[in-house]
Amino acid sequence: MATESTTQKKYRSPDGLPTDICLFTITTEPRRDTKNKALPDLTLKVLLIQRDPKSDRFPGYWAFPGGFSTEHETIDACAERELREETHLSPEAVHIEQLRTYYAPGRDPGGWIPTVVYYALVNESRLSGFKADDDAADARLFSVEEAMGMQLAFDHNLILQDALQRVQEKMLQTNIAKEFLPREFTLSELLKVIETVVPSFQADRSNFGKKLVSTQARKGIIEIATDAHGREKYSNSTSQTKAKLYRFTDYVPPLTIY
Amino acid sequence: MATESTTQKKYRSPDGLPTDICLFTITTEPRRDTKNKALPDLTLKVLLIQRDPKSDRFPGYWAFPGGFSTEHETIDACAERELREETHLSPEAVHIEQLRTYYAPGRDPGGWIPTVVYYALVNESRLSGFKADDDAADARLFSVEEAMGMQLAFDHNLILQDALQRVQEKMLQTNIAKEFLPREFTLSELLKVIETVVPSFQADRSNFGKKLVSTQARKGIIEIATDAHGREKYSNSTSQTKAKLYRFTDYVPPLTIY
DNA sequence: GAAATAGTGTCTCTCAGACAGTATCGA
DNA sequence: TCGATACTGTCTGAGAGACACTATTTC
Repeated sequence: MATESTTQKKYRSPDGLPTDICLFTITTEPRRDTKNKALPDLTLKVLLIQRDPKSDRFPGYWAFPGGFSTEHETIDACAERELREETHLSPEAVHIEQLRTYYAPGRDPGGWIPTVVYYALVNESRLSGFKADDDAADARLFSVEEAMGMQLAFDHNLILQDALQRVQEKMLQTNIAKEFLPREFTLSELLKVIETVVPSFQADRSNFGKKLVSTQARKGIIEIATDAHGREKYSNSTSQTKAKLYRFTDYVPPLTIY
Repeated sequence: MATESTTQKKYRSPDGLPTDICLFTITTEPRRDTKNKALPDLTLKVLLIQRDPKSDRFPGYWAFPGGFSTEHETIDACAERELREETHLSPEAVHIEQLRTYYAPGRDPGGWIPTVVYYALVNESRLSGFKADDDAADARLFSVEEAMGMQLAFDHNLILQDALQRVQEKMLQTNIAKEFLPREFTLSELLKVIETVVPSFQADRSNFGKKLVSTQARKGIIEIATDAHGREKYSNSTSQTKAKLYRFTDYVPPLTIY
């Protein structure tokens, strides 16, 4: 590239460089199999937008939100801008990270259009405004399971797979679970979130608590929530029994196979 | 994007979409502090190319190899092609993965030119041909330490930092150490490679062996190398004592903080 | 014999995972 | 009282990390 790039004009250029955003959230639904106070059912969902039925490319198909980047913004800023435009969410409320860039001949019949894909995680509660606004519109949350069974526009099925896999990895290896939880949460809520994103993750609830709170290697990932007077805080909103509240710290332990 | 992309023509397009490749290798040098047979000194190196002194952008600066992608290849294929062109390495001999895409206004004075960056890992022995070819040319291996102290072209200092961090993560969490080792290696060699890439990783050699070979969670990452008759293989090329040879399997244990 | 590495053995403290059992509170 | 969750306790086998020790080969 060192030399070629000075003579760039002889190269054709892409017809645009959009960002697409794979936004995940977890929705809660009261359990239907019991009338007692109980942990709600959680579902991992992904935001899709229905394309214009009059479009010449994938009309009426569902696709990730996104849009073209410009010369005057960083590629990250473009993704944040698109996210804001589609969901009215401020970037501080959302965890957004670049996944990777996709291009293969023919991925977009409209021409040479790669896409820089981001994944975003957001708490259901922050989406409430958006949902009210656009309830009848062309934007909807689908369960990931359902979305994977649909035929999405472009190569978005492949992208969804990759994004899900990345989120599952990150869920187990970092503290991004906090993006799906209130600032203070119970251990059962945390465990439910993890299991919702990574169904294969199974843990004994009582050992889970001990491990996370008192184990040498993990100590400090979460801490007990306290009020202004230093007293421990409790919640009984998701169970009949009051449960200790915890919050995440910034500490993430190093992981190694060696 | 769903609707906008049908009207793409009103958007300006990037002036090109190159890939850049951050290629790492580990070079070995016999130790100078001893005359006995001993483990060689290892250094993590990165391949840089000196830009044309007559270029109008960063003339004479050192930069990652790379080049413009075309409409008719996947973005991964472009990276592999560039790697091959610059190093005469076949893609099978190299581990190459996409890092991420960079763009910020002004990153390339030549216009709106984002870059899709890949990192690559290759065994020193595979590079020997390349080194003979281009010894006096504008391509050189620099120690990562040295490269980080240089002023590189474009935003390549930032990219190098990100790439190094990614490689360090992957070194500890996956079996990419195998890219820097012969197919069969001793435990001391493996440990040396890990320490070279991640200097903060320190392990007791004798516990390291036990852990990796016999521990439940790690069993199966490496296996004892055997010859055609099923006999264990030994090497004494890096020490006076003969040492058991091992090889990596495809197994990588799952990692989680929970 | 000294240097350099390979590999074994041992000891202690910690931990993972299984499971039993008690507590709390609402319907 | 039953249902659902919270939390504590106990037990066992496995593991991590420190360190001493022996073996092997070359200079």
